[in-house]
Formats: sequence, C-alpha cells, structure tokens
Amino acid sequence: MQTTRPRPVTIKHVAAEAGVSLQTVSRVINNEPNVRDVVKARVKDAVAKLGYVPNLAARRLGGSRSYLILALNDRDRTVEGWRLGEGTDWVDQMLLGGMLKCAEHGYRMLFELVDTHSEHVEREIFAALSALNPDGVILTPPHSDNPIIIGLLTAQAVPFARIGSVEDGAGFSIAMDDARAAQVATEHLIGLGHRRIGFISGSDEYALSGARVEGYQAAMGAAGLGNDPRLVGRGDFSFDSGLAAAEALCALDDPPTGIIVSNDQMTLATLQVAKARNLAVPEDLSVISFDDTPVVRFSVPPLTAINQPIAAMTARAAELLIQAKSGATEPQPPSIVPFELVVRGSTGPRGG
Amino acid sequence: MQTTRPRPVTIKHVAAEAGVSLQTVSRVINNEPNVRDVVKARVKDAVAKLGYVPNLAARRLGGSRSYLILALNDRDRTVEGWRLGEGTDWVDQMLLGGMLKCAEHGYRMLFELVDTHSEHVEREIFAALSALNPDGVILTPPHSDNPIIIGLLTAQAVPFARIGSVEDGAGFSIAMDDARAAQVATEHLIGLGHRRIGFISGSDEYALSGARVEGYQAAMGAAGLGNDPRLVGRGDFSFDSGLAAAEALCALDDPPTGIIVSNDQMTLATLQVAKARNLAVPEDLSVISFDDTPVVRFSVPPLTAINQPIAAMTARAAELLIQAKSGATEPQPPSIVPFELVVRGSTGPRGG
DNA sequence: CTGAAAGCGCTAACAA
DNA sequence: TTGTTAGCGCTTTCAG
Repeated sequence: MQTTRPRPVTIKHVAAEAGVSLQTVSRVINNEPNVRDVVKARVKDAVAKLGYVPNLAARRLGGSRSYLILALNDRDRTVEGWRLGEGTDWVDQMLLGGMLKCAEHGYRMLFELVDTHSEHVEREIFAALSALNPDGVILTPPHSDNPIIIGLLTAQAVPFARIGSVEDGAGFSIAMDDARAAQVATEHLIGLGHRRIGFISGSDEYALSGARVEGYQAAMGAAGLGNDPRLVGRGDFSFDSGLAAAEALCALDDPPTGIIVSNDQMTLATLQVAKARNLAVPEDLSVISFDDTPVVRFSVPPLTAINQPIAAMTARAAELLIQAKSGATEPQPPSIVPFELVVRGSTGPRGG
Repeated sequence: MQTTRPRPVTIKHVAAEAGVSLQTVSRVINNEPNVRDVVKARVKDAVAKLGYVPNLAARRLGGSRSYLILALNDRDRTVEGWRLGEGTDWVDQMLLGGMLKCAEHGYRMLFELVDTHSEHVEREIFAALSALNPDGVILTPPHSDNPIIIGLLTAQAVPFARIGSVEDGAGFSIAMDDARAAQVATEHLIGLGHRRIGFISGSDEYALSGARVEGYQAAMGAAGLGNDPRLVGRGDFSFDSGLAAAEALCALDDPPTGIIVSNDQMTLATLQVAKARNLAVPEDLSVISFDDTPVVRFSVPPLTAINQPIAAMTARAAELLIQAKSGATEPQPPSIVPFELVVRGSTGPRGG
C-alpha cells in the first residue's frame, strides 16, 4: 500500500485563509510589531484552523535563524559511559536542562559527539555548523576550554556557551562555585563536630580541582582548624587514585574523622578503604562526595554529596544562547549556577 | 566586537571549482549514477579542497529527504527518570544505538518528548512532523502501540518503527525475544542445580510479561520440573509489588531456591526480602533480573540479569527507517534483536 | 552522461 | 501598517 504524503499546510494557505499577505502571517508567527490586533487575531485564527506549523528548514533557509542549539560532548567519554552502563547521567541532565529550556522558546536542542583529541575536531565541528547552522553551541568539558574550538566558533561568529569553565574568553561561561561548594561541605562536617577533616582533590588539569581545595582550606582556616598539608590527598578522579589517597589519609597518625572527596568514583574508593580498615561510615568516618551522580544513591551508605547542577547549567546556557543575537558574542561575566549539598547517610556527628 | 559570519561554501562554489554544473555536484554528493569517474573525482577534489558540507535545511527544502530521524519518548516517564537521577539509562542507550547508526548514514537523530496520555499527542506529533519533516520516526513504549500515533504516522506516510512491540500493524516492529530470554534464565538456574524455581511477572498491560512467563514455564516443563502455579508471583514492575511477590514465594512451605524477576526494581525488592529472611544470595537463594539497568552493578551482590538491548533495537530501527523509501510502509515481520544473560554474583549453585 | 530551469517554504529588504 | 520582491542552497524535473 502506497500512501501519498498529504500536502502540508504552508504559510501561503494561512495567508489565503486570513486574507492577508505572507509577510503579515510571518510577522504574526514571529511576534513582530506593526500588525493591527484585528489582523493578528485573524491570522491566529487561520493558523489554528489549519493547524499550521512553520517548517524549520524553510525558516532557516529564508531567515537568519535555525531555531537549533547544538550541544557538543566528547565522543570517547560519552560513548564509553554509555557502554559501561554505570549510570553516569551527564547526558541525561544536559537533555533535561537543555531540551526543556529550548522547547520553551520554540527551539530544539541537537546533541552531538565530537572527538576532542583528534586533529579532526575542527573539521567535525565545522561540518556540523555548515550542515545545521545552529543559532548557538553548548560546549562541555573538556571542549569548554579548547582553543581550537573556541577559535573556530568565534571565527564563524556562532554564539557559544562553555559549561564548567570560568576561564576568560569569548562565549558565555557557565559554572558552579566550586570553591564555595567545598567550603559548604567542609562547614557541614565542622558543624557535625569534626576537627580533623581530610580532602582528596581531583586532577590538576581541571581548574575546579584547585578551587575546591581552596574552598576547603578557607573553611578550615576560618574555623581555626589549621591547615595540615597531610590532610590534602591528591587524586585524579579515578577509583584507583581515590584508593591510594584515602589509604594515605587513613594511615596518618592522627587520621581524619571526615573526608571530602572530589568526585563520586573516588568516594566509592574511600568507602572501600574504610571498610577494609573496619571503619564504620559514618560512625567512625564521615564522607562527602562531589558530583552526585546516580551511584551515590546505591552505595552503602548512600553518599552525602555536593551535586553538580548540570541540568541548570545547560538550561542557562540554552537561555543565554537563545537571547544572544547572532554575531554579538561580547564577553560576559560567568554565570554561576547554584549547587546543593544533599545530605544522605555518609555523614554524621564525630565519634557518632 | 561584531564578527561577521563568513559566507559559507555552497554547492555553487564547488561546481565552479570543479568546472561542472550544480547538478553534477549534487549527483556526486548523493552517490547517484551517471557521472564519469573522472568528473566524480574532480568534484570530490573540489569538495575536499573547499571543505564543502551540504546544508541540511536546503537539502530538505529542495529535496524529499530531511536526513533526520525523530525518536520519541514519553515525556512524563522520561523527565521523571531524569529528575530522580537513579541511573535509568534508557535514553542513553537509545542515543548510543540510534545516534551512532544515524551518523553512519549521514543522518541525524533528534530526540523529543511527547505526552502520551494527553489529548494533545496527535497535535504534538503532528507539529513535530510539520516542523521537521523527519524521514522516519522511532516509537518507544508506551507509544509503540498507541493507535492514535500509529494512525497519524500512517496517514502522513512517515515511516516509523515501534520498539518493544510485536503487535501486528503498520511500521517496523522491533523487539527482543522475551519468551526465549525467560527460558534462558530458567535454564541457567536449572543448570546450577535448582529444581524449585520461582518467577515474578510484570504488569499484564505489557505483552512481554506474558511472554516471559511462558518462556519460564516452557523451560520448567522441558526439564521435567512441573508447573507449580504457586511459584509464579504477580508483580507490576514496582518495587513494592516485588516485595509482596517475593515475600509470598519465600513463605511457601517448599520455597524456591532460585527466582527470576521481571525487572530490576522488583529484583532489588526480592533482595531485600531475602535479607530480611536471612537468606544469603546466592548461597540460599539465586536471583536473576530482567533489564540490566545500571543499578544491577551496584546492588549487593551484583545481579545476574537478562539485558534489554535498547541500543541494538534503536540502531536497528534507525537502519530500517533509513532504508525505507518514504511512503512505502509495508508490513514487515518483527525484527528480533538478540539479548544476553549477564552472569554476575546473584546466581550460584543450589545449596551453594 | 550532463546541464538548465523551476521551485521547496520561509524571511529580509524594500516599497507602498 | 501592510504588501511585494528576491533569494536562502539544494534537489527535482526535464532537456540536451
């Protein structure tokens, strides 16, 4: 059976139905001024009656906007996360924040993957820009600070947002206040009576690693708890590095009763170290994690954690890009998105 | 600073560079016949030299294809999953399978959400079709068997695929062999020496629930283990229903030493019941789950499970749609995608 | 095998 | 405040 595709309703039909020109219909659709209310109402009626929906491709081709926001993620990491099936929900949170925000404005978010480390990054992104003409691009780590990508986007005059970056540079930068987050985490433990509090940092390649250490140190200093460098372990976000760092902290003569760890993987490692040493969590050792990915709900005990507001950051990115008039990419102060300390079972009073 | 958007490379430039007409370039790009190899090579060189990438909007507007596949999910369930952050990776697996497969063919997959239960489903999808003109639509449960949606898509002559459905009807249906999966799970337990094997079914609203019970019964029968109806508990995929069903099974005079459960949530519940009854898993009770979502890796012990091949099903859907010539939506036999029994720690020899 | 013409559905620039 | 005229970049006829 060969069904013929029904001829779609175009702006022409609406114009005819309403007895106005194409242009007037276009103006009404796009909420442009200079249309009398009567006419506007007539057009809107016609639109509703015919069930007219503007065609995206035609809109893009004729006009200057595509109503498309392109979100870019690192291919290898993303695909690996999907394949592993360990519940990393970075992409989901991006969709949650980005798609819904785009939809609010009649935009669509298209999600794509690019190879960060390949020499083809530029070609890949260039191709996507040429094919899609997105009105804006959302960059995530590690793309957010990639000079090649930023250069290309700038040269192409495509507005872009950099999530998780506070580096100066073109485009909108959107991040959480990592220093403040570490500070809040530290204060939480201090509030529970802890005096010896350890910190396991993330990879130095990420600016946020340093910021978190600073926040921790600031809170410790403010509480008069000193600044014992042995309490700061160095990790690289991997489980194994967490193991090593936690082990080192626990082996101290005067070990911490609370540890703040820079991501969920390393926190899981810390839990494992505690178990091996017969330290009950949180009775003997309190632990706070960073990121708050799904796994924190399934560990025993569930982890108290600072969440990474990926959905909110992506939503903000989409919003800024949609607002931005194409071509105008003036430097702006970074958007700082609020985070939350989610208290679960891994923290408790000292000596609980 | 106001950068001007560089004038993009169009098919015209390529034609000029290669010294041929637009049509010839178009033919080469689209791999159409009737172009001499010499000319084809010349055009390809020009494309490479200029870095030409065809514009999607123009392609769609001029031609009959949009190079877009639209994947539709239920809005409420999807958004709830994202908000809960419990690691459900259905969407991720769809992207993994669908996006990558589309990319292989120069297509793009666009992911959207629609309200199943609203009266607006039809309007929503119609709007998406009008705006996007996708070359195909991928439906997931519960849309896969929604007659309104299927009717609309059929009327619009848009090829579509229904994931997780084996119901007859228009469009491609793509599913896994649930009966066989349950059978394999049952055989796995039988192979471990289990004789009393329980089964907790899912909601009767899903055809797959019945199929799984049948597969289980078939395996039991084939092994001469009879067909004790008390061994089949009825759940509805919720944690609580799993609790009740598992409790009932364990309370039998002659309780099972192995239980197969129709999804991960109910299996987690079964684990909890076992713990409450001081049954060690897998020593006293073996458990096999269905779905294999990320959570199975984090439970104690990790769950042996039948995976749901979402990525493979979505990839298959994309493939079929891309192949399908628009307009020709002849009934086809369902595509059955292979599943896997992933053995982890929740199953062991009887009386292990 | 190749090219010329027409138009897809819309918006931008201009005219009225 | 409204309408008219050109395209946007491509693919589809249909000629050659």
